[in-house]
Amino acid sequence: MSVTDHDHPIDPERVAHARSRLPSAEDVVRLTGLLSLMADPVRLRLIYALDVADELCVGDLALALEVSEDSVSYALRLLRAAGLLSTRRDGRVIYNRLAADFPAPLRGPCLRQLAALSHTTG
Amino acid sequence: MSVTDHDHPIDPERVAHARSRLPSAEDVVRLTGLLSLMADPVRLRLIYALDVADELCVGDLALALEVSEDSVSYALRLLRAAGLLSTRRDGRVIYNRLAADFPAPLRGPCLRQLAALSHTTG
DNA sequence: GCGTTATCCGTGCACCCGTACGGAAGTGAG
DNA sequence: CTCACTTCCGTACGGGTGCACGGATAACGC
Repeated sequence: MSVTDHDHPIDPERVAHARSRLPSAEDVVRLTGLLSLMADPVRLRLIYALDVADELCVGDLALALEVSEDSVSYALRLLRAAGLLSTRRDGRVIYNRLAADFPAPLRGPCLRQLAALSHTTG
Repeated sequence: MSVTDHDHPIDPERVAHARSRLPSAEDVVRLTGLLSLMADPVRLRLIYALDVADELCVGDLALALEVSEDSVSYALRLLRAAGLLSTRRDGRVIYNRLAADFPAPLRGPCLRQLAALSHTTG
């Protein structure tokens, strides 16, 4: 191996404790998936916008976020695939809004609080 | 242009409202940075482990997470660069723990709650 | 001082992801 | 029925990111 193998743990007790309380692989996949979805400027601001405006179509979203419609369309595609959005069709316009079961800790206000934390305490 | 330019907004009022309540570019950068950091299996589980065990060294962390030491070292490097960790040296062993100002909404328990939400309500 | 252990850092490679482009489907108006 | 409009989808390209490898640093014991 390239790196020393560290055969004997330094704190076996803590290692075992930490390992036993680690989340399941399934939860990790779910969480990283969700966080990856939020860790993008377009998608993050899109969530904010929908949280404020209830529902918006692709074109108006592009105007509000000041990005291309393609970018918004792609963002909506991913969020929809994750089941985070619900769509309503009115004629040729498709309105998007946050799904009813959208995780509350990921809604705009909570994230705003997080943003405040990261430059108030840090 | 390749895509219709959508010159006239369909809901100008909502667009303006959403745009005015959008977070600043600065906050978006900060938030996406933080979320990107969390959106990785190794780093996410590393946060969990440190939240549970208070402090651990690289080798023990690798044992607990069942990944290579290089992977842990790289994860620690990024988290440390973001100011999310504090280190304590005891002889040749360097113990890592979550920084005192580590954002509470990103600590283990809150994330666990988030994981629960995403398959309880969803 | 010397060897071993634990860890860090710089580099190169492969993979994933976001973006832009072109075409196509569905809807409403005349 | 034809045209204009809104939106979606498939594809190709560029950039960023995680990971593996090697060397280097610092500390303990003899």
